[in-house]
Amino acid sequence: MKPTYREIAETLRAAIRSGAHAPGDTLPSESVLASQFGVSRSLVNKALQLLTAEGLVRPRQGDGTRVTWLPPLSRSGARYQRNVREQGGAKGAFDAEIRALGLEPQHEITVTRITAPANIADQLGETGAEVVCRSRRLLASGIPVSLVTSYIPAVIAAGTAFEEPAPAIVGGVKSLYATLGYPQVEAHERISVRLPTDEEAGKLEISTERSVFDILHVGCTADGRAVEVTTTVTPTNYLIIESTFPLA
Amino acid sequence: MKPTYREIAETLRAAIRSGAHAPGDTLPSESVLASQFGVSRSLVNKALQLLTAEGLVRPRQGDGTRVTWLPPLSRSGARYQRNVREQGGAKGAFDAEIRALGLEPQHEITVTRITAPANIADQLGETGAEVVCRSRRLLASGIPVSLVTSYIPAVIAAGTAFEEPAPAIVGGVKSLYATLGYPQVEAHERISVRLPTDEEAGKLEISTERSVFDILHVGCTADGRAVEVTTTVTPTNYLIIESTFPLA
DNA sequence: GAGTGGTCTAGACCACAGA
DNA sequence: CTGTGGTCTAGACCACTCG
Repeated sequence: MKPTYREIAETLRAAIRSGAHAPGDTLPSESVLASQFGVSRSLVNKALQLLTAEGLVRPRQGDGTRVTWLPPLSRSGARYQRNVREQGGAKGAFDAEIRALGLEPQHEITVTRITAPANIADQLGETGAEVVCRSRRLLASGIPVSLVTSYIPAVIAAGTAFEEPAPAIVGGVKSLYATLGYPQVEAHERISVRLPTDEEAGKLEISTERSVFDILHVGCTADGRAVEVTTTVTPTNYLIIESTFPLA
Repeated sequence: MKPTYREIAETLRAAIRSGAHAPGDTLPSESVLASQFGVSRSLVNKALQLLTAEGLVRPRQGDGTRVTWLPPLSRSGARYQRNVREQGGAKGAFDAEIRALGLEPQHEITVTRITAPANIADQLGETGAEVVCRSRRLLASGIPVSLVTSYIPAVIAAGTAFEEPAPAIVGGVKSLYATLGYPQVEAHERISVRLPTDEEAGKLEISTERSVFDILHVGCTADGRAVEVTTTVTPTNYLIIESTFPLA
């Protein structure tokens, strides 16, 4: 026999998936649910923590517990490359994806100039180097879905469109690199899953128990020099990664 | 101020990472920890649940709570392809990876013949088709790290080495396909993260709260026919996925 | 049998949001 | 102010593993 809090979680999960509790709805309060299920409030709280970690629901102190549900996006390696050329970086692909789901894409961008943090400097092969840091927060109808941060060596980015806080770069990131004399020919990616930092959890408005993808993308020129490092942090349930590749 | 249970989790996490509690050690019991930290046992239990979900620790009823920690493996797209040719499927790459960490690789394999489940049949493009199902459980020094299941259409696999319950296929999976007249030239992969089913959690000996990678690999011949579907289920903290690809 | 973790309760106090 | 979720306690009973 399954523990009660798991049964309760399943009942609520089913109610949400079936649409009985639609996205945006506020669930009955924990006290009410407790009496409905005939259990203590602690148990209901434990059940709701499961749903929170799954991203089905978002409780807020003082306010109630709201249903927050988003179908997963997809990130195709092949499509990614194509869109990068056609539009302004990941923005184009993201917009299309979100719109296809009937949601409204939004962007926030901040551009700063900093010395590269250790892990980024490692990838760029230049410790202590100055970089332009383009930090974007992508939202779908007000729900934060992704934190994308690009690091570009200042010697490349200084005085270019990379330093403009525009949501997209006209003509595309890759072509701007080419124009500046640094055409990218190869990319390296490292995908891991971890728990978010408190800062990331705050910006993504998720529970610290909800795991996130941490995708590191490094773009290199023909001589093997890394000229672009981009990290993407996304709650795991918002993303499915797809790719197609030839077998040698 | 952080909640107490989070502080406790951090203290224990640090103690584990520093080696004060080495892998294999049994932690002090919850009652002992409770009195050490001056809190109720419920709180210690909650703190340990965090570490359990992270995979740092594995509690067992009746027995104590043991430290189970494994550094992440890596799964490189490029290396994967090379090893597939040189050795017997993922086995070779897995063995090398595990041995490099000073651990002992182990394998369990069961081969059955079934009608393809719906999602697999979708990929193979043949509903109701009979398939040979090679189901492997990979362990590192007794710790289950991966469930790998391959589905091969029975019309291809019947009477071949695919039906042998050997841990590896001599000469490699890909070359056997080529020998049988189905050379694979392209692969499609879909990576998602989800919570394990109860069955998977059991086989992997993990908490049902610990998220897993679900990797779907489809191998196709030149005419676009899918001839191999392999699913890999691995706790997220055991795996880092790396790949290198050219930019068009 | 003794000790472990798993579950659950009843109640408490707090921080917070909204009317 | 009221009601919400967040945290925490003290204690209970159970299922389990081990000697």
